[in-house]
Amino acid sequence: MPELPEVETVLRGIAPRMIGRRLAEVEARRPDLRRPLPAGFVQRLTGRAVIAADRRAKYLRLHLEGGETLIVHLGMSGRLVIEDAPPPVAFHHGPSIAVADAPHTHVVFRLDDGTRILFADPRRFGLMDIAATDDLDAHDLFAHLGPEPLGNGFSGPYLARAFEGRRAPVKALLLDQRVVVGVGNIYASESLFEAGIHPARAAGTLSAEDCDRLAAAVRATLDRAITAGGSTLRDFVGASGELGYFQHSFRVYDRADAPCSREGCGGTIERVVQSNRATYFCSRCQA
DNA sequence: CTGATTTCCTGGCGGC
DNA sequence: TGCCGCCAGGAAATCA
Repeated sequence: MPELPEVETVLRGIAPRMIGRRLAEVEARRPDLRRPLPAGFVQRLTGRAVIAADRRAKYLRLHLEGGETLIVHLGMSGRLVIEDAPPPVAFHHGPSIAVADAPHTHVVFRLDDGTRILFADPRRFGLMDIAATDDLDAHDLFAHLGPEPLGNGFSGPYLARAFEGRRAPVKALLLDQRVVVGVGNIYASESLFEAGIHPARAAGTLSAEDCDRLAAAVRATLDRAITAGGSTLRDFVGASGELGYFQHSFRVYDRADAPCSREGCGGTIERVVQSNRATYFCSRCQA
């Protein structure tokens, strides 16, 4: 479920806590997530300082001293839990109370200030990898990705080119990370609703104007979600923060049979399945 | 090449 | 109450 806005929010949550800090201890509680952890995972990370952090598509990247980058993907159920350092002994009264780690915690980083960052992922669709920082674009995970939807490479004309001659439903192509990254099942439905485009339209039949509206809608939808994520961050980070899921209100996603939210529409949100994925839309608003 | 389908994994929930 | 089956979904693999 983490799509670009959620991953961006997680990045903004962990970056100030991790940049400039050293990974004092790294614990891998199992050898694999969706795929095996890279060879020497613990040894290659332990003792390294985090010098920068960014996001590409739905991947978090922690750039480490020594020229390597830790790549983290949350899959659909992955979370990062920030756990503050325990208080100094002088302020500690009574017996310590052991608090269990979040369920399904697979990897734990302890920073040199005592903060712990827990990676928990029940469904284990997440992944971690380590790659040379100076050649990340060539890495398998990044080499075939399309443009960032919030960057300069994404626009109506770009979409028009990408859609040209394609007969697949436009919704399917929005989910294709080679076309544009970061859009998942939720924001694909939301963006198409905002643009007034039917999800089943063959992508190649979209006009230039359709593509302009869709590009703008994708951008606006993701921007709004990032803004919402930012306010969520302010609410709960600072204490113990659990990053990965957020409560958003969606206009069509998971609202089957609910009235369309567009003023004066009076239609009903429909749910259909496209290539085994639920799609939500309003047939009055989207043609 | 394109597009559709399957696979991975586990918690949660509907239905009986 | 209990259990079975299905659904959720990112991305890659596989199939037609």
